[in-house]
Amino acid sequence: MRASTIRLAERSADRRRDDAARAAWLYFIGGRTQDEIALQLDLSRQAVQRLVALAVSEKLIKFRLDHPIASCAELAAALTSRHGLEFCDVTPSDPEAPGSAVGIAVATAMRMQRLLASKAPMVVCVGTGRTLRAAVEEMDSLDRPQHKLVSLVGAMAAGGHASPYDVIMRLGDKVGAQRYPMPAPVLAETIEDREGVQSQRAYKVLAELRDRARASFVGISEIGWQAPVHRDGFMNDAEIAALVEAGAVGEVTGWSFDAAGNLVDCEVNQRIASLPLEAPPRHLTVVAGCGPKKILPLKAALKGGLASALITDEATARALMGEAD
Amino acid sequence: MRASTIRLAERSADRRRDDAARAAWLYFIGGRTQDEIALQLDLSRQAVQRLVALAVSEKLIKFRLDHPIASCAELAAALTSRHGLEFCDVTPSDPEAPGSAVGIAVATAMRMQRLLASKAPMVVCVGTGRTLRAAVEEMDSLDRPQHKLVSLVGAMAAGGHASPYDVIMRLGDKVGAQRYPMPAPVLAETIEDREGVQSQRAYKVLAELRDRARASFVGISEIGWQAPVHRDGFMNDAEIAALVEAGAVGEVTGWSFDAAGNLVDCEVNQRIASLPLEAPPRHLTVVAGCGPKKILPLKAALKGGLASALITDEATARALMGEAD
DNA sequence: CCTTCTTTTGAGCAGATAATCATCCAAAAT
DNA sequence: ATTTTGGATGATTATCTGCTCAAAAGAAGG
Repeated sequence: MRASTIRLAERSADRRRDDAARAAWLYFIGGRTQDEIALQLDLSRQAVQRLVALAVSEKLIKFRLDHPIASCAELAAALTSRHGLEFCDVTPSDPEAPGSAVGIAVATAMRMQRLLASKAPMVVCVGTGRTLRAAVEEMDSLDRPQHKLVSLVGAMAAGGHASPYDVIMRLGDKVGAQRYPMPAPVLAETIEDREGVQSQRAYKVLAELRDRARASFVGISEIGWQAPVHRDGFMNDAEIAALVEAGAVGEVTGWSFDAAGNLVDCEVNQRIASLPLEAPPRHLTVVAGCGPKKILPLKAALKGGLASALITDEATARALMGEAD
Repeated sequence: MRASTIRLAERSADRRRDDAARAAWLYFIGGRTQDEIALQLDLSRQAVQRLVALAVSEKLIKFRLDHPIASCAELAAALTSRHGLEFCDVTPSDPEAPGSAVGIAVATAMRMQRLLASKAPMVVCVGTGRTLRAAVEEMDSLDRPQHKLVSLVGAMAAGGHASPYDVIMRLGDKVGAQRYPMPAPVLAETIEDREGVQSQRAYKVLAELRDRARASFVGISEIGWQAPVHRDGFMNDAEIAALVEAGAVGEVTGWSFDAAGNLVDCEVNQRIASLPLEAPPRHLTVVAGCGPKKILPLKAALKGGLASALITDEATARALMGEAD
């Protein structure tokens, strides 16, 4: 009985999503009003409104902007040439929500999409974080079992629980690709622990795959209290304090660097179990991030040549170019 | 003064589109209300509403559905296996507008997009018609000067005026690809005229390019009064009459075929200047069409093996599968 | 410089959409 | 069988959006 009940619940959820997709299609693509759709689907008007809202919140329906906004394009070109990037995408900012990642999530999704849609087998590395997680949500589904997705960083906190922002599994689901998660915490308890993790067979496989990767997508964060690595429990107060003390301003895949973009010389950094940070990177390395808190980290990462491509928003881009406003 | 006025007008139009894109971004992707956007952009609320409407009508902002609606997926699978297709896309129907091509235009655009986004140089052939024209509008801009787009059919009516549904030039603009339009009318005045056209150097280039094409995208139409070929002036009353007399039910790139999908034996068909129709096609040939009037033509084309892929809507797909409703 | 025609603008309003709330239903737990 | 709980539903209300129209601004021509 148990199994059949579950299946029933699943089917009803599927059916609901189906209706939601249909309603959203008629609403956004067909351009009909919710009243008309209600009539056609034989539902109440507010049921349709709920379905449309569901479709939007579940990302069944997606919005894409295809127009280079002049000021964004200018900033992108300036950043590209100043830092020798392969590309730079700048999306408009939402002044009301300066840290909001929806914009760059869409842009990052488009870049991932374009890369992963290719049928030639490839290896792509990914980091973790809210931004990448949001980007994956924005992607269309694909079916590319020939691709390999490699995690650059462990998703486990010291306690052993997985981060809810686990990117690789979700991305694997989306594109139907093979997944190589890292069987390790972000930060090992001791240097010996880290060495132990890194001598494992599974870890070496990741390192080898990374050597022939086509691209990496990573997030970026500040280092400090309230920083994601701290809030999510990957690092404790003492570790943050040690890093700040050593001059850390930002972090990519767990590796902390100073304002010049050089890895900080600190015991904590020697316990990071992530794959080594390459500067300059040997393959396309896309850093995505925006918001006031990420300006310093981004500046440092660009200075240190940690990124070969950048996705950010207008306000952050302006700050990176050192403009007053 | 003249030039500067024009430049000024252009710049103001550009600026307007820029604002429209920004407003639409904040509205759809940022999820803000028009009031809030008005405040941020320092415009009146209705100015924002106009910008958003402009962005939608100019397709600066695009809607995509990423969810396989069960009944559509079923129909697609059934059609694929019954007719040995490479793929079949079925979009939901809008019962209020049975002939509306917006749905299949979006689906066709996605297929074109996916194909043309590839960087490996390729040749892609295209037909003409409202459906393809709408599909091109739905595409994102690309920059692929390495691709070659080849017209399968002339865009000129007998009178010499170009059809407003000229697909190849628009598609060329969208993807930044090389264009090979056909320097000929759809229908030559006489068989000798047709032979003359076909002996031209330019025509032979098209034929050679087609031999190594990766794919073709074509529309489909019925044959009769009010049929597009008639309404657009490509064929006159007498020609339509002769084709109907000979059993023609539909037309692809100008070539008329009967209910079994075989080219009709008729003098008119011998004056068609389009590249020859291949059955079965030697490369991926995507036929896009929907609506009550296209059911018979589609049935015939599928029966005759003229298509290797199909893009249609739910109602039409149902009819093609011979279901009552 | 004025006139005329066209385009753009914002006010007002009708209609459409979103949020709230009380109610109901069905599945799970007792 | 009864209770509990979570979610779905439709009525109601509040808010937002799209349309119309009159006025203003701007371009074109005299």
